[in-house]
Amino acid sequence: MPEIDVKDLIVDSATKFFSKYGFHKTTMDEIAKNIHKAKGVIYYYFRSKEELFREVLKKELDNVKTELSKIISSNEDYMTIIKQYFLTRLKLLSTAVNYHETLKADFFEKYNFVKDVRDDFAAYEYKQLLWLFTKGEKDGHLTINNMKSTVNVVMMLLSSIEFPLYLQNKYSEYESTIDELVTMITVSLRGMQK
Amino acid sequence: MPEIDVKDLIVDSATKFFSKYGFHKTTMDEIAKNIHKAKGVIYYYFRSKEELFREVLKKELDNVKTELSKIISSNEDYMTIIKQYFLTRLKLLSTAVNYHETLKADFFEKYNFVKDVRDDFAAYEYKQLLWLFTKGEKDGHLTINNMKSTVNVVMMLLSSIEFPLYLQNKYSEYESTIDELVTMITVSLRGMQK
DNA sequence: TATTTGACTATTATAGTTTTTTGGTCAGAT
DNA sequence: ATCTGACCAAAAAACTATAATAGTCAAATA
Repeated sequence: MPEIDVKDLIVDSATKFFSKYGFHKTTMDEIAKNIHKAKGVIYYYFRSKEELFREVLKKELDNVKTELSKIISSNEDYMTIIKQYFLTRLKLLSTAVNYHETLKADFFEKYNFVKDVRDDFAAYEYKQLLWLFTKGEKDGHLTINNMKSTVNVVMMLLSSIEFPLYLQNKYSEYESTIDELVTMITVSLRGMQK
Repeated sequence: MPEIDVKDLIVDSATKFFSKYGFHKTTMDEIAKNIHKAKGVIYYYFRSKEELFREVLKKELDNVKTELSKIISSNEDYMTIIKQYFLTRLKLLSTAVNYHETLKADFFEKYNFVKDVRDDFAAYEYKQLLWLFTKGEKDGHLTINNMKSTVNVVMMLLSSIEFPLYLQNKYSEYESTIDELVTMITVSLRGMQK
């Protein structure tokens, strides 16, 4: 019975290398060597390199989910929460480099093995936004006529700006514009009507 | 003294092949052969393959500019014009495949030789939106506190959704969502205030 | 029993070489 | 002024040889 879980050690080591060199340039051997183990032991805990990468990505996104959930359940006033949600969402994902890699991969090979993890994050976000907007309308902060399509639009928007922000590294360049954008979104949520 | 301008013939032929096969897979020889000319003649009218491609791209974008200008100067009511501008902008560019190629290239080599053409289009759009929004505010249709940053946000938005729409071919999938998005933008332009 | 090792293999990626294609030139023809 | 096609240097593609790596597994360890 080991003191520290070897599986965690592996994931940490993998995170280090995947983050620095990416999926393809990282070798299973260096991940193992880094924690003074033989390569074989990784396969005792993970079926494949792809599954290991998926685990790393999952942790990355789970971290974002955790932070976003904190914001949503905080007791700030409603409009602050909703603004903070967007800003934090964009900021935290800007450091999720393995997530960026899967985004970039959409243009070439496609990392199909991470589809479920990404779908899970999208499902999480859909749920949160749906709840947030529904609450906002009930409490009179927002005016939304079609709830589901509004959530879809916002999600399309969020995923669209990921390309310039994360793949073209315009996050810092756009930082002030992001703030404007978020303001714009909240304004339109507040004022939407037939 | 030729009946039809050979330069135009070349551009048309080039458009045909660039649109079908892209910049790299198109050869100067097939462009020339297609109009029963020798390759050399292209170099009488154009300095290089890159310049020829730039011409093709320019025509593609000039066409969009023309259509957008028509909309702006039409005598529909203001909110119709502004909605129509966005929808048409996104729709027309969805068929501009050579433009798509330059977008995609941003992730690899970069087609630096088309920078000026793209900058020109961006400058055109900035000018149009600035004029449109300024007019909209003067006539009481819009409420905008920072004109320039509003134009910048809208432009960031437009260029961001180009990635999923044109590079991941989600235009048809997103068509209804685009409509919602445009509505959302107009709502926020109408209702923006400190 | 649960975990770890490292030699082993089949596959894939990389480096190096040769061959082919292609962008661009130009002297001469129309 | 416009066009041709042979020509060249450079780049791309095809091909081969070599090295690196993902994944396996029988045996060792604890």
